[in-house]
Amino acid sequence: MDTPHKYLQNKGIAASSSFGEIKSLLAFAQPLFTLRKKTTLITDGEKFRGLYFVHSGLLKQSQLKKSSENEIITHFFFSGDLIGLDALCESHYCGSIVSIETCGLSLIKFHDIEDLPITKETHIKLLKILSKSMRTEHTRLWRTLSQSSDSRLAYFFITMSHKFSKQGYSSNSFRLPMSRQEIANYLCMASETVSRIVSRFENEGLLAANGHEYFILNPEGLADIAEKA
Amino acid sequence: MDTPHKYLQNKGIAASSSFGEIKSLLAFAQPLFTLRKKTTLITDGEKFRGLYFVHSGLLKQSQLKKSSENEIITHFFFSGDLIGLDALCESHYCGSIVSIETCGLSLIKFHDIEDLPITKETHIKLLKILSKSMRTEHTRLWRTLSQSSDSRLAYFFITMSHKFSKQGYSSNSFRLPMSRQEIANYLCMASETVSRIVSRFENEGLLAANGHEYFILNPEGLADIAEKA
DNA sequence: CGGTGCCTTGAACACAATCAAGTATGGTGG
DNA sequence: CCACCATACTTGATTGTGTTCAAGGCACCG
Repeated sequence: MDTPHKYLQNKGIAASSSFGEIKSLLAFAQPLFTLRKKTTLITDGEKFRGLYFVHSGLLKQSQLKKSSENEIITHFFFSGDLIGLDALCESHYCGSIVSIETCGLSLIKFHDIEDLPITKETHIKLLKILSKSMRTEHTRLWRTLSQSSDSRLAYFFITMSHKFSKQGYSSNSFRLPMSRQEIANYLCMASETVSRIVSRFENEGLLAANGHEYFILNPEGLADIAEKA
Repeated sequence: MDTPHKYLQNKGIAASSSFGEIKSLLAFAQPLFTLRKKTTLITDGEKFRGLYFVHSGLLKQSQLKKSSENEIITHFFFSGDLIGLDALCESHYCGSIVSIETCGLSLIKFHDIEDLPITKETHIKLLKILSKSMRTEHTRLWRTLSQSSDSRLAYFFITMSHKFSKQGYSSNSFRLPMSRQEIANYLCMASETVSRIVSRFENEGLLAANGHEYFILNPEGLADIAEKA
């Protein structure tokens, strides 16, 4: 299939990895460059030209919904993530990728994975990362599909918390550069719903939010909500 | 709404293929055996012992929801499908697999894909089937997530229609052995909703249903509903 | 100050789940 | 073959969650 004109056709597999896992790949990366906030890196259906490694910043991958200006955000790319893994086996990127804040990126340029003089081990590692990412994303979709809004949002905060924790930052106090609207689009709900639930979570003493700064006050409480419907 | 588990963790990637694609694998298949209807083939978490090829019949892969006897059906396996691809990279099956009607199956027995003396081409073909299945399933999840019940069900019938058509059967008249409840569980909705929508589709002249027999009367009309939100 | 964009909050609505009968259907034993 | 029961399906009424529509607040920036 060529271009995903049927807008739900190629969904953009969430594809992230840790720095350690792909350092052999990074040897082929071109120099770091800066992408200003709200700038398009990749437009939907563009020809594959390589993977991007995110050194810093945050980007979103999204699909436009037909018949509405609403977007579906299929993935956020944090620093340490690889962009474009979902296009590896295809010849085109899927979904547009836009920076949310200023980003530092480097391109690992190639048109076919065969072109890279990497070892078989790296190749396999890449496939495993891809496979794992697909599973992770699959799990996320199932959660989003079958849980209440409360659970989804609670799970979102827990996931973010884990993410920062794994990178050595505080797991209970972090900044999320994306807007409420973008969180909503990621979780398939209305931004008003996100607002309301965040307010409720605050009243219940689960977390505190100040603009884009979030403080998790009761991780166990959040986990409970994330696990129950 | 009730609760999915933490073992919504490994979701069972939908994994099907066409006969032609895997005939080299089938050389390793053990003799065909029969599984009576409503019989468990695989229980959740069981150790991987190989792939099953479905010669005839229909099976479902499902996860049990915590705190309710409701199941989430993650996949239907029709004749021609391979069961267990989602466990290939793991050591355990995920989700239980139960026959819906009497099935003819054969086991392609192995514990590790390396054990099979298959060619590299077959190996790659297998990976591609897996990758494609994951994508297909991913698309399905997105659709289920972001579309109305009407669209989901319309899309379901269209998918079934395509499936039968590809196998050389009529695309507009077919029998679906699964119950309304099972269709509902597959599409993440209540069985009453399935009933109501089928009735409505019948009133609108889109299809006719008689028990498990379905006749698609207006494919374009169904496609319209499937495509709009 | 007066924008503009983002967020919050309220009210009304809609869709689908749940609860509750009631109606076919199919299998079993007499 | 029929009577019976269990199960599946349909249909209606009610409820609840989350969306949509609408208005107001707050902060950042000229």
